[in-house]
Amino acid sequence: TSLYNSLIYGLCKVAREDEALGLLVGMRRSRCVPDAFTYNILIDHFFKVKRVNKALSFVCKMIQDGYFPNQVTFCTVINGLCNAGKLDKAWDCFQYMFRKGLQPDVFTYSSLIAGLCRSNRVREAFALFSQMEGRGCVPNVVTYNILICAFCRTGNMSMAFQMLDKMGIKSVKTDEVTCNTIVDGLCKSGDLASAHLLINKIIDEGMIPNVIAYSSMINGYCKLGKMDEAFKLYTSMEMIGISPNVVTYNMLIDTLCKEGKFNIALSILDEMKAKGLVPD
RNA sequence: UUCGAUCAUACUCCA
Repeated sequence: TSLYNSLIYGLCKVAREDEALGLLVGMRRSRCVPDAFTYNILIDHFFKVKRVNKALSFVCKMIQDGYFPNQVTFCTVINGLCNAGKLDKAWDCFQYMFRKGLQPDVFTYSSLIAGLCRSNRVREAFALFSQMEGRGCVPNVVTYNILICAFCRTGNMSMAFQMLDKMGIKSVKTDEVTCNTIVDGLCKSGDLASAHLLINKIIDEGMIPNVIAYSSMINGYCKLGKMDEAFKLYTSMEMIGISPNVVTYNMLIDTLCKEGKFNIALSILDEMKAKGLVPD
C-alpha cells in the first residue's frame, strides 16, 4: 500500500490523474487496500485542481471504506475549502472536528488563519491565533509568517513587529520568508531606511539576504522614483554574489519605461539577456 | 517513513 501511495502521489503531482485512479483500482489486485493516506492524497489532489465536489466525494468514499477522516484529512479539506473561497464551509468543518473530538493541529490552524487573511479578515485570523494558543497548540514559523504578511499587506507594521517580537519571546526561529516579508512590508510603507538597517543587520549576523529581499528594496526605490538608489542596490547585490532574476529586471525596466527612459531600459534588457535570463 | 498549512514572500496588468 505504501508503494502504491507513493505512486499515486507522484502521478497526481505530475497531473497524470487517470493513471493514479487506475492504480487505485489496480492495487487491489495486488492484495493492497487503499488506506487513509491514499484517500488523503486523492482528496488533496482534487482540491488542488479545483474539483471540490470530486474531492469531497473521496471523503465519502473514505468513510464508506471504514476510515474516519483524521487530522490530515481535516486539514486538507479545510485548506481546500479556504482556497476555493468557501471560508464558511471551512469554518463549519473546523467546528465539526471538535465535535468529533479531534484537535486541530498547527497545520489546520494555519490553513484557516491563512484563509481568513486572504479574505482580508485579519482581525478574525488574529483572534483564531490567540484561540489556538489558548488551546495549547503552538504556532510555528509558518503561522507567524502568515500573520506578519497579512499585517504588512494591510499596512499595520506595528502589529507585524509585535508578532516578530513574539516570535523572539516564544523562541520561534524566524526564517527567510519572515525576513523577506518584513523587508517588503517596510519598503511598501516607504520606510526604506529601516529596510536597509534590517538588511545590514542580516549581513552582520553572517547571513545573506536573498534575491527577494533585494528585489523588494529595489522595488521600493523604484516606486519612490529613486532610480539611482535602485541601481546602487542592483550593483551591490551582484557584488555579494546574488544574481538579479527576471522579476528584479522587470521592476527596473518597468519604471524606466514609465519614466520614458527607453534607451536605458533597452540596454538593461540586453544586460539581462546577456546573463541568459529569458524575458517573460 | 507514503498524505496536509504561508494561493510561501518580491515586479507587471486602473488585473
